[in-house]
Amino acid sequence: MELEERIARRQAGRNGRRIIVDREQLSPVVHVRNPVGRGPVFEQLLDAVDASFDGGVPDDFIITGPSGSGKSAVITALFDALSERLGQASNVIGTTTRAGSDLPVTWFIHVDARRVQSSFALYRAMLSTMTTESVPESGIGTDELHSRLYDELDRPGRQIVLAVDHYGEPDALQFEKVTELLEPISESLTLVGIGQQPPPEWTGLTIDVPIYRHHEIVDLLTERASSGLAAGALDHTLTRRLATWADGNAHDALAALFSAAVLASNGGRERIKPHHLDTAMADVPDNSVHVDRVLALSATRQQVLHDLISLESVDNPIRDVAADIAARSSLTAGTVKRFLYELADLGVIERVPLPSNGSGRRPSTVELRFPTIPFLTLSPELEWGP
DNA sequence: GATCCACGGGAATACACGGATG
DNA sequence: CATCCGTGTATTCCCGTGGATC
Repeated sequence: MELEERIARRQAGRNGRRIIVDREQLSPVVHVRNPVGRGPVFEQLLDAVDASFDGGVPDDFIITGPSGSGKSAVITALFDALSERLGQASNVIGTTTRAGSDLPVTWFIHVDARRVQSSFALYRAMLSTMTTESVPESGIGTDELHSRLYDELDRPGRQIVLAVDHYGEPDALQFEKVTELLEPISESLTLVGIGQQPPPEWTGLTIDVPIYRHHEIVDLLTERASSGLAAGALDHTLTRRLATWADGNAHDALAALFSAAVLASNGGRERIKPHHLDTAMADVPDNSVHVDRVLALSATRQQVLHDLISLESVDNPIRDVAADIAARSSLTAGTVKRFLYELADLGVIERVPLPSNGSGRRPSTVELRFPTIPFLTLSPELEWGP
């Protein structure tokens, strides 16, 4: 960050009396350019893609690590940097080449398996990165997209390093599926999988990202707070408390920091108070689902979750919960009920058995498995009042 | 007109319980 | 006593439809 920018932010923080200066810098679903404390991992990653520096095709490899260890942050930062150095951008700048020229190119493409779930979507995502012209969202067949992809690659010196992020999650595109879909171009392709576990029967290179240590989480929080919050809004004691609570999980730490800032802001405060932090941490469940997974759901599912959060009555059977939600939306109770089962299947909410109510199969209710404050704040559908 | 894919209703199936049956 | 059966409910699965895009 430039010095002028830092000064401007501090000034804004004072003048506007706003605690949140830059929401993007604070958001748990946004990755910053330089992840803290990941030097050794970057070295391993650079070794793995070393062949690219000579115009070669590196072997496939995968990146594993527990939730909140910064896998996505690392790959995002790496690919951004590599694209600038070796990717199309640097080759095109300063030349008058148009798309379709024969210059050697290595594309570093990052696809999010949470949002890219079909073969059509995969080809489209890849082509969108590779070409300057826009790629149709529909109206053409999957085969057509596939041959366009093939054509782009079918020139000397052209190759792709494709990162498939979050491949192991339910409802996400599977790594094996990507391998299968891209088999015809595997000669020019390096696949990089990012997930919590290696794909079944994986024997290739695996780079493991360890969880953050306590002081790294402190650094990470301090860094985010310094660029996202007004000066002095978060004191160091609270930062340390938050880091201890997060126990190495950067997602949980950032989700709670974000929530605490939102609460303080909504309360008209200029500093985060201990009770803001308490509420924020309580809003993040144990083994929380990543907020971004929830934000990747379709609009109707998110709407149902909005309504579910706003229901006061808890511990009602799913049938009743569905009826309550249906009453405030245009969906029928049957459909809402199906959505709830579906969301439970994805792990976004959890079914909890209820005591038997007489005859028939035992009912269950549902509990939220993700931080609601970041979801309500970041979901495009609705605004969250103070 | 072709294509993708989200939507949404409802059919099919699984399960829990109590009472009947041998 | 063990097993079967009927009933009511919970849960899963399927597939036609239509909006959006080209």
